[in-house]
Amino acid sequence: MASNGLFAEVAALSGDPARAGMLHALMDGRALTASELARAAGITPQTASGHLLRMTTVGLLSVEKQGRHRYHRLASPTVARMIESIMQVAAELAPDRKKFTVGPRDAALRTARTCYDHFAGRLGVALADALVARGHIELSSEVGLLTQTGIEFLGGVGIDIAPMLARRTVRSGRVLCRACLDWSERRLHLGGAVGAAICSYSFDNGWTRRLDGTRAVLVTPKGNSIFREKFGATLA
Amino acid sequence: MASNGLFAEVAALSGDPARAGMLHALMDGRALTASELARAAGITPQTASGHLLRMTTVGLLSVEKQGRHRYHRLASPTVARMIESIMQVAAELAPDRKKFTVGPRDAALRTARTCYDHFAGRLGVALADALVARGHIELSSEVGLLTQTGIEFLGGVGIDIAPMLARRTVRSGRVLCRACLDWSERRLHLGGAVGAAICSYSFDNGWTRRLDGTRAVLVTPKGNSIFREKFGATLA
DNA sequence: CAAATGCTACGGCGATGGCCGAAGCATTTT
DNA sequence: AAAATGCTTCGGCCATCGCCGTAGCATTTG
Repeated sequence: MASNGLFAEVAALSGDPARAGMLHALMDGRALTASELARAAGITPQTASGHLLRMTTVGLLSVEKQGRHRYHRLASPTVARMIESIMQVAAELAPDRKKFTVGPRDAALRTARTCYDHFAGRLGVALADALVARGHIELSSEVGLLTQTGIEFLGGVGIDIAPMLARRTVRSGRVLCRACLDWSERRLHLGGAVGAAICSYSFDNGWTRRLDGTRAVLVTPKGNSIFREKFGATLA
Repeated sequence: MASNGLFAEVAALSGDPARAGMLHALMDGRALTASELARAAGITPQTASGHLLRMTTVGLLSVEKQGRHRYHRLASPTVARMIESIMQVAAELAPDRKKFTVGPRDAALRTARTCYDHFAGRLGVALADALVARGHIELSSEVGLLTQTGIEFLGGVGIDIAPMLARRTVRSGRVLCRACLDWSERRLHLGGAVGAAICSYSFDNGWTRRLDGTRAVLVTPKGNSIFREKFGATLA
């Protein structure tokens, strides 16, 4: 197993507090500038630059320069899943820090945010719950199924899952998706290709918007009524 | 997110070359002594002892003392999945090290071994392929489904999946399981509860045996014929 | 009981690496 | 052209940590 060295390198790269903060900040799937990541990690831009260089050369991050900015993002969904699985272990090992002392800024995050490429927070959980309640999705601890009625339902609201059929994640009329357990709600929400499709469609059609530069997500009035009336999701 | 510190600690713990070697050695699901782990990591027992202490106090490993030995194992399936996901990233980032220069020792591992709690190597892939070919299992990139005929088939060979029904990993007559991509074959094999059930049943009924102290698995003649005739799996 | 085995605490060495200040390059703005 | 902004490189400081040799405790074996 020659890849053992790479394993250690990847894990060590994720294991530094500053870099971990950056990866965590990137977990909403957006691309952030070096300065933003430096601020997120609580270090100076010089130090951040070094970290970013290392993570990009190894391949954890990908860069895209745009003017005098350099936008960094997670290199692949595989990396996102790895971070998620480390978070999972950390959550499991955490004694019982149920009390997340959250400020007003965090309140917005708990309401609705993105988790790499899908919705998390109360919005994500509410949508997942509603889809499960109506029999459109069947969720287990690690994985989900989009039922036949679910396929039809999503098609009815305009979300076409045909591309997923093409990518062969479909078997016998069902689409497989992923369940994602997040730190704030401790509840399952909808990830995978289906979750990503719902998320991107919501942004494209004005159901949701980004809040300025944060990873928090705002549900527009239009989206609110659609989520409530069509999906049957109550956002509390 | 107060658990950010724990995240970094967990990742850093996995990121040291010596500790990574130990974790890798424990990925077959067995419990190993401190000396064995020291040898696996290529370090002295004193150094290994320190590493093991750190990993157990944080909670990555669990210990069980037995006589003058101390047996260490991965603390939970969550930890195993985390390691697997890091391996996944490492494999994705590996340039194209297709040529695993393997010795005779590794050849046995490539033939059949355990991957935490299920079969991997050519045996694992062959079983998964056979089950898929006969419509007993439907595998996608991340996840698998045990079909109704699959449930009946496994019941026919003596493997009862009733306990999984109780644990609510079942929906509408199907059992969800996990697809696992391993480093040697680069092919999907069967993990999750179903894979674990097949694996443990095989050991209990003499279809497979451990090779002395290695993680390699030997398929007995009895197991060979059962795998070939009942499962339809060709072990090449 | 003595010897051997498995494992663990202690102490010191050495290297790795994270951090920032200062300086430099590239791009945008005025 | 000059100033401002974003980012990077360089150099040096410092803490952390992996490593092993020595020594010590617990258990098993002779």
